[in-house]
Amino acid sequence: MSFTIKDIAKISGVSTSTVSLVISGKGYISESTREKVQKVIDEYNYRPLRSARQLAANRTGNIGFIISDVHLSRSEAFYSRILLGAELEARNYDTYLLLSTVPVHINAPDDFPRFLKGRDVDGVIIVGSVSPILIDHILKLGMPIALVDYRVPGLEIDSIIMDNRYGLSLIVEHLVHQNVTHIGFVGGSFYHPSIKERFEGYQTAMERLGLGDISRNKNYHYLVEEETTTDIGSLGAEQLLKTVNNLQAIICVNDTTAIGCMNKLQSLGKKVPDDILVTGFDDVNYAALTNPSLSSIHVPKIEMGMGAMKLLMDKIENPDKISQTQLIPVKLVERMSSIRPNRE
Amino acid sequence: MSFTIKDIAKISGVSTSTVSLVISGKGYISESTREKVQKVIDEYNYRPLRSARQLAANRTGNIGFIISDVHLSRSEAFYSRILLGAELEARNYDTYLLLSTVPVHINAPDDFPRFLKGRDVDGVIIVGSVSPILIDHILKLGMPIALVDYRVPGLEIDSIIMDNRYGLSLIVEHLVHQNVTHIGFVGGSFYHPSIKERFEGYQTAMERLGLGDISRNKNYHYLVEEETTTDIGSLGAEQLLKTVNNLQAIICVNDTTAIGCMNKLQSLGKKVPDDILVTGFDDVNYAALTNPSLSSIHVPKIEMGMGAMKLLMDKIENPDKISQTQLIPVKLVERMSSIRPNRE
DNA sequence: ATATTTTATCGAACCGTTTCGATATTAATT
DNA sequence: AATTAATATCGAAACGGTTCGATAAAATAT
Repeated sequence: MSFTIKDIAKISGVSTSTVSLVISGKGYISESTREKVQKVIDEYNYRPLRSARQLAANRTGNIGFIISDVHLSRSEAFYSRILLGAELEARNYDTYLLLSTVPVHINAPDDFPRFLKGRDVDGVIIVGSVSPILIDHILKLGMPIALVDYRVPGLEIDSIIMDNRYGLSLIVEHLVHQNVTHIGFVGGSFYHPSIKERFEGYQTAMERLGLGDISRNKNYHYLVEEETTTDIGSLGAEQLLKTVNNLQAIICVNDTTAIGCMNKLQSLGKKVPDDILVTGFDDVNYAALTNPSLSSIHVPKIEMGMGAMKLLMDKIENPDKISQTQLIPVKLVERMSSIRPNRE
Repeated sequence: MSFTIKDIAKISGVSTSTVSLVISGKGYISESTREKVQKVIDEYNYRPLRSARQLAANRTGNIGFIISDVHLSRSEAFYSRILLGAELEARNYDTYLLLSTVPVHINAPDDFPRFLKGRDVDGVIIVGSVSPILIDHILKLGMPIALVDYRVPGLEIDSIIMDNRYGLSLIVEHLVHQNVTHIGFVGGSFYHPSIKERFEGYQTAMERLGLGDISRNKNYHYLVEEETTTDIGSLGAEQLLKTVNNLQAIICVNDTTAIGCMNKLQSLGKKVPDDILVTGFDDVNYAALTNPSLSSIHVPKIEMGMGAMKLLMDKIENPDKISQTQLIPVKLVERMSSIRPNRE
C-alpha cells in the first residue's frame, strides 16, 4: 500500500533499524547517514504507521480525556475550552486525545471509559470532579493522571487548578471599591473543591477588609449541596433579598449561577447594576453577552488544558518524578454588572 | 504483561485463529466451541489489543472529527454538542474520535489535520464549512467523509443537515400569529449554505403569507458577508431601526446574532418583546438564559452527531453505496423574546 | 456407496514497527 | 602497540493480533 520503513531502508541503502534510529533520534547515527536517510524520508513523505509503532513500542500514543456528563452539560463552555487546549498541546507530543464522558455516580466497571478497558491510552486527563472509585481504579492500573480543576487530597496526583481564593479577593476588593459593603454570596456544592475555595476566599477577603461580620452571617450566603446551575442562582437571589436588608451586591460562585441570579433579580424588579451588583466567575464565552454584561474572573482555560497535557506527558516520561500542583493565575474582568452607575 | 490471544487460546484448548473468529464473529465456529472460548474470554476479562488489531487488519478504528477554528470558537455551544453525539455513537462501533481544528483559510498541506498525514483514521466527519482544498484532498486519499451542517454541491458526499427552510417558515408563521407583519432579517455570510437557506426560507415563507413586498425590500434585511457574530446582530438591529418604519420583529439567522441584536435594541431603549420581537435559530444551551429568554428553532445536535457517525460507518463498510443527504427536522421553541405581551 | 458441499479448526504467514545483542570500525587511553 | 571505550550499523526476534489456505469431519446430494 503505502511506503514502509523497509522501502525507505532499501532506497537509502541501510537497514530498517538504522532508519528507525534516525526517526527516533536514539542511539548512534553518523551525520552523513542521518542526512541521507532523512532526505529519502522527506522525499517520499514517509511517516511510520502508528499502529505498528504502538505495537512494537508498547505504548499507544493516546491520552484519555475524562469528564463527568453532568459537568460537561452544565459547564460545557468552560470544559470544552480545556479540551481544546489539551488537544493543541497534544500535537507537540504527537499524541491523540480520546474523549469520554462518565456518569457522576459511576456504576463500576460498566461506566468506566472504554479506553480503560482496552489498553488504549498511556495516561488520562480528568477535568472536574469525578467519582473516587474511578480515580482509584486508574491508579491501580498504574496509569498516570493529570487533574484539571480538581484535587484529591492525600493522593499524589499532578493537578492544575486556578487560583480561586485570589480570584475572590479580587472580586471583593473591586466591590468594596464600588462603595459597597453588604455583599452576599451564592454558591453550590462543596464536593467540588473549587466551589469551597471560592466561598472561603470570599470569607477571607471580607474579613481582611473589615467585613467579617457580614461574611460570617448566615443570612448573607446561600449555599446548596448541588451542582451549580442557573436555578441555584435565582433561588439564591430570591433568598438573599428576603434575609438581607439593604443588599448591595451578590457574588456568584460562577457565571452560570450569576446569569440565573441576574435574571431573577430583574424579574423581581431589581435593576443590575443600579440596585444590586452581580459578579460571576470563570468568564465563559457568553459572559460578555449577557445584559448587562457580566463581570467575572477570567480563567485561562486553553492554558489550563495545555498545562495538564504537559504535566501528564512529563509524568509519563518520568514516572518517578514527584507530583505537583500548578496554581493558575486569574484576573478580574470588569463589565457592566458590577459597576455602580451613580457613584457617591 | 496482560493476557494475549495466545493465552486465551491455550487456556481454552483451541488455536489463536479460532479465538479470533469467535471474537469477530466471522467464519464457522461450532456453538460449543464458541461458548467455551467466550467463557474464558469473559473470565479473564480479555480484550484484544487495539494496535495489534489495527496493524493486522489494516484499519485504524479511528474517525477524524474536523472543524474550522473559527466555527468552533464562534459556535462552540453548537458544535461541541455534535461532537458529543458523534462520540456517543462511536461507542457502538468500538471506534475512537480524533478531534482536529483547522484554519478557515487553509494553508495546504501544513494545516491539514495530522491524522491525515499519518494514516490514522478510517474516515472523517466534517462539521460546518471548511476549505474545498481540504475536502478535495481527503477525497483524493479515497477516504470516506460525512458532512454535518454543510454540503458541497456537485460532490457525492454523505451529509446531515437541518431543515433550515422549514425552521424559518415556523418562525415567520409564529410571528405573523403574533399579529406582526413588519419583519426584518439579520444574517451573515452566504458561503455557509445554512445561512443562505435561512434567508431564502424567510423570503419564501413571507411570500407565502402575503408579505412578499417586505421580504423583497432591501431595507428589511441586513446581510453581511462575514462569519455571524453578536456584532453583526447589533449592527443589524441598528441598521434596521434606521431603514424601517414601524419595525415590529427581527428574525436573526442564529442565536448568537440574536443575542447581539437584543442587547443593542435594549441599549437603544427598545424593549424586547414589548417594542420589538426577536428570534434566533439553533437553540444553543444559553438561549434559555438570556433576558428575555430567546425564542429559537431547536436543532437536535446530539442526534446530528450520531447520525453523521452512522452515515460514515455505513459508508466505510459499504464504499459503493450511493451517498445520501439526511434532512433533520427542527421545531420552534417559543420563549419570551417573541411573545407580544399586549396582544390586540 | 460415492461425490460434493458445508461446517469446523488449525498452522503459518503477515501487518510495520522497535529494540536487543552482535559485530565492525574508529577513537581514546594506557 | 595493545587494550579499552565509544561510535556506527545491522540482523533478527519480538509485539499481538488477522486471515488465507489446508485439512478433516459432518451433512447433503447424486
